Order: sequence, then structure tokens, then C-alpha cells
Amino acid sequence: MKLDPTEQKFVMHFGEMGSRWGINRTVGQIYALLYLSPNPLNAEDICEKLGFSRSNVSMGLKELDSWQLIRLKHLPGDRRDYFTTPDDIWEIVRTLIEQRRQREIEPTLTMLRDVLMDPPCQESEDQKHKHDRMQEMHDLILMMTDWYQDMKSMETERLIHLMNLGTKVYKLYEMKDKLSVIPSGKKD
Amino acid sequence: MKLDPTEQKFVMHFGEMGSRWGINRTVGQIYALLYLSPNPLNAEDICEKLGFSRSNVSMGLKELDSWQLIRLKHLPGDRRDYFTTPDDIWEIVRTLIEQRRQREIEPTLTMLRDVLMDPPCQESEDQKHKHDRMQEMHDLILMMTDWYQDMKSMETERLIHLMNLGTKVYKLYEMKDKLSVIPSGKKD
DNA sequence: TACTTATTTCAGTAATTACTGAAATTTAAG
DNA sequence: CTTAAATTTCAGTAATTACTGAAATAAGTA
Repeated sequence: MKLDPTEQKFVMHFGEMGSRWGINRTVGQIYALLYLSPNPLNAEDICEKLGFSRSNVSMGLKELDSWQLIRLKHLPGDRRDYFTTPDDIWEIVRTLIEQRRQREIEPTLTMLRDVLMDPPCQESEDQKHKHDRMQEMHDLILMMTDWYQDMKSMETERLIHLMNLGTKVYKLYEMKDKLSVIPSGKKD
Repeated sequence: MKLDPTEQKFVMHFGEMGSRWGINRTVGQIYALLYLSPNPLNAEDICEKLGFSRSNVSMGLKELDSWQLIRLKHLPGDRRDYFTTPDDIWEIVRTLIEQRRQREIEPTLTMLRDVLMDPPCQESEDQKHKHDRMQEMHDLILMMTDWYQDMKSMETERLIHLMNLGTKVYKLYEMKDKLSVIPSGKKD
């Protein structure tokens, strides 16, 4: 393991955090290492730096690939596979969200639509309550995913601007019905 | 286990989903059960319905309590503890986000601030790249948490409205510098 | 084609996490 | 205080998940 103290802390932290997110330590550490690395790394490099077995690294990379979180590169005159993370961290975030949507949100929506399909046969109060509760969850998830669909099409620049505005822009919007005229005041 | 088919599907689904979120099956199932239940349940009820041991349920409830996701209730003339989830699903979502912020985001920010503190001693290109990469992550996380702080103070009603508007309100905002006057068109 | 190097698969094992039952503790009522 | 009911703790075990090394496969080279 030849990592400087800073890199060490960063890599170890993501190893531990990984486990809280249903991602194993190996995968978390590999990604942290790749994220920081100035140049693409091959599997052997990763083994050495993290002290994992070759097969473990292979499985970790396969996992990361299935999440579409890494990019395969080739160096001239070298037939080994090299890996990097996307340069744009926003792309990483978007991919993470999109993948979790596909893997967790979609199956949940499917399940909810399925159980909401047939209205409760025996119309007891309790059945109704459960039905309502599931409907409520369904609608909430749908609203959030729809909102995200709308957001993700925005370019990074604009998204950052929008986030920095926070609720300000909405407050301005609310005002419009009252005023009809918006003074062109200072931005941000 | 005496759950009707619909409840069964719902509860089992959250049991499985739990494991993808670093939450164990038991905890996921208990929460799903409480979420649907029209009335508060005691530990014994939960044991029966889910077929877990009393001690397992006790640990699960303790875990959920530490996440502030359940509410303790008492029925007159009954000294057992009864549990519910908040009625408002938005409160549940806010609590989940807030708890993950405290447990995962904050430690990550602390680690990043720590390693970013002392600028790279040996000013190699590689060191600089790693430093930049960590700074980038730090700034992104900070921006997202700041944005969330701003959002969470909004009442549920307004938040829903804002989400439904999506990027529309922002586009309107962008227009303001160009037009200075916004026609009071139809809402939504 | 055979040969070399890189990568993946997979059965076995190690490590971790989940779960149970018995014992200990807490709580409240007589 | 005593008793009984409710809850929690915890050591032991079961189940799951992570990891390894050896063997198989794939992919390029002569």
C-alpha cells in the first residue's frame, strides 16, 4: 500500500461509507482511488495500492462498470485495461442518481402500481387506510422522479446557478401575481 | 404471519430494499408494517405479524428510534409501548434526509475539510490534481446541503408546488432581465 | 497455429452481520 | 417493598456477504 496520508484518509473514508450505502468496502476504496488518480490505473496498480487480491479488484471493477461509474481506457503499446472516473463530478452524481432510480425507485413504483391496481375488495376502513398510505407514497415518489427528470436535462452551469438561488427564485415567482412587474434588480 | 397479500408484498419489498440501503431486512419490514398500520402497534404485534423474535423486534425498534423515524404512543390502561410512523410522509422524507446528512454527509465534509486544510507540501502536479479533486467534491457537497437547508424550511404545500413547476419557474426568472415585465398569465 | 499475458470465474473460506433465547433490567401497580 | 409485566442486553449461533487462489477463459502476438 503506497498512498500518501491524504489519499489514505480519503480512500479509507469511502471504504467505510460504502458499507452504509450497500456498496462494499473494496468497491468504495477502488472508486475513491480512481477518483483522485491523475492518470488511468490498471487492475494491477489498484491491487498494489489497496492490497486487495487480483480477483477482488476484478469483481470490484465489474461492479463499478455495471453502475456505469468508470471509463475504460487503453494506453498505446499496452494491452492492459486502464480505468478512470468521469472528469466531471456532476456526471458522476447524475449517474449515481439515475442508477439508483433504475435499481430501487422503479421496482418500488412497479410494486406500488401493482398493489394499487385492484381496489381493496373488502372495503373495510383499515383496507382503505392502507390503500391511501400506499397511494400517498406512490404519488410522492412519482413527483420526485418527475422533478428530477426535469432538472437533469439542465446543463451543469445553470443547475449550479439555480441551486445557489435556492428558494429565492420561487419567492420571486410568487410575487409576480401580486405585482405583475418585476424590477430588474441586482442578480444573485 | 397474518398479513393480507397486498400488505405482504409491500412489507417484503421494503425488507429487500432495506438491504440495498445499509438497513437490515428486519428494520425495513418493521417500518413498512408501521407505515401501513391504521393504529399503533406494540412489539408483540410486530413479532406475530412478521415472525421475528421479540429481541430482534426490540433491536429493530431501537434502530428506528435512533433514526427518529418512529413515534412512541401509549394506550390508556395498557403499559406496553406502542409505535407509529409520522402521519405526514413528507416528514418521514425530511427526517431520512436530515439523518443521512448527519451520519454520512457531515463526517465526509469533516474529512474533506481536514485533508484540504494543509495545502500539499510537495507541490507536484499529481498532488495538485488530488487536492483539486477533493476541493471539487467538497464544494459540490456543500452546495447541495446548503440548497437543501433552504428547501427544508418550506412548508409541504409550497414545496409540492415548487416541484411541480420544475424548471419552469427558473426559466421565468431568466427571462426577467430580458423583459423586466412579466405578464400575469394563468397559474401552474 | 501455439504461446504469452490479461482477465474472469468460481468453489472454498474468512469475516461480518443478523438473529435468537435466556438472563438482566426497567417500569409500574399493589 | 414486592411482584408481575414489559423491555433490553448480550453471548452464542445462524446466515449472509466479502475475499482469495487456482483454474478457466479470452485476447493479443509471433
